[in-house]
Amino acid sequence: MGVKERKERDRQGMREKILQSAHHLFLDKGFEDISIRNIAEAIEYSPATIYLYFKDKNEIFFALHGEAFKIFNSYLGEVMLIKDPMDRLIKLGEKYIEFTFAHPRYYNIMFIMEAPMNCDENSEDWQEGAKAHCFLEGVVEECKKNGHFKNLNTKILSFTIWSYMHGMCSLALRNRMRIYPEAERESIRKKSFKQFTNLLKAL
Amino acid sequence: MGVKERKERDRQGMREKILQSAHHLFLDKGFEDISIRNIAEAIEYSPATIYLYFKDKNEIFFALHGEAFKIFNSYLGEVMLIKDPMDRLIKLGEKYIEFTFAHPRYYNIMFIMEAPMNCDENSEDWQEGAKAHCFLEGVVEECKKNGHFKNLNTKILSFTIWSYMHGMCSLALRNRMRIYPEAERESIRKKSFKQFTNLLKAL
DNA sequence: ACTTAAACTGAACACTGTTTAGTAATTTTG
DNA sequence: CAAAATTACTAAACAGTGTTCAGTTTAAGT
Repeated sequence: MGVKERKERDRQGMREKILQSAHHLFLDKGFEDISIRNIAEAIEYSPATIYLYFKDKNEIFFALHGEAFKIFNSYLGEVMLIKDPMDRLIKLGEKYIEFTFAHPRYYNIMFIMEAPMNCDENSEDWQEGAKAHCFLEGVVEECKKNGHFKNLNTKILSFTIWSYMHGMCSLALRNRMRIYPEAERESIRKKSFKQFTNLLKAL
Repeated sequence: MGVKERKERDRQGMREKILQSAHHLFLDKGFEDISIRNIAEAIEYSPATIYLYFKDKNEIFFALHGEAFKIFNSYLGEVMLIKDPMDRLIKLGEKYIEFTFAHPRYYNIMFIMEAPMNCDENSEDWQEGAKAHCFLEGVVEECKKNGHFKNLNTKILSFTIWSYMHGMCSLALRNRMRIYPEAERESIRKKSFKQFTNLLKAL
């Protein structure tokens, strides 16, 4: 291994170290409540060092973005086992919901947060996200092949489905279901999802 | 007018002054980019004074919440003119979209932001929001009376519709439509909305 | 005129992200 | 090997943040 390669590896190693620490802190404190100084302290370096490996705070958390999608995609394994496309689509929805409430912080950086998104459009970190979206379109396409969704465009319908799923989940996460009594909220979401999937089945 | 009443009026006057200034700054700088010091400077008082009238920064922006809903509700006037309930429902959706992109900052505090929401559950400021939600349920109910949405629960369906609308709008606002080429994004949303309303009409 | 109460503020506290000038350690070169 | 050059790192500062509190100014009541 040449000198240049080793240097690059060390550099990546340090980035990894920072990221790991940031990730850890992020999970039990959220984005806004961790500082560069926190991260620096955790890895026992000075705050200034972090700026040698990352442009700014956003770049650090944008990197977590990819991590979040990897975990999300790991939820899809179970979905892929299901043979019937329509059942698979519904399972995908169920897993989406499960992921949302199991990892609200991840959901936050993936789909809600404004901050770390002002990044390179053509970044590699988006590939993991694109993969998830491709998966949805693939399942919808297969449903079509099975006789569902006649005269409905795959891409558009996929976006419609995603919109519904995201809307429901983010309204819940961001506490916008106050109009409904606390005790009813979950049941409303469940019934709504059931209603939505029943509609899809009938298409 | 007694002394107590005048004092109360002065107090409200000062709150109004702070709110107005905050509102103004909020509209052209966003939430995170204004400070208590900014607001104080604008009304030519010391930052400490603001804390005599508001508990904290969140309380100030929570107050804007009500304002945002008032503006939203003003969009509903045009909707109410439409006789046919189904057409009215669709118009409501169109107006929702129009509002979202005309006032992204308002949409933000109303439906997305986390920060100013940690407030009193039973606050009066929620009434304006509840009104908007009632309006939706009312229109859906009327659709039912007109023979639509057979065997679908009004409350659940209303939530389903809202979820879709919010999902689509917030994905757009929070820049989560990157998977689609920039030039196509708006058309995808339009087509999706058309698709969604067509589905509703057929129910 | 004196007291009481209300309104307001300067200055501080404990933070924040970020930059820069300078130090310490390590390599490369003569 | 020693000198020079490069790299890795950091202390300290900058310019801000939300928030608190002791203390002052202003106004009202007696």
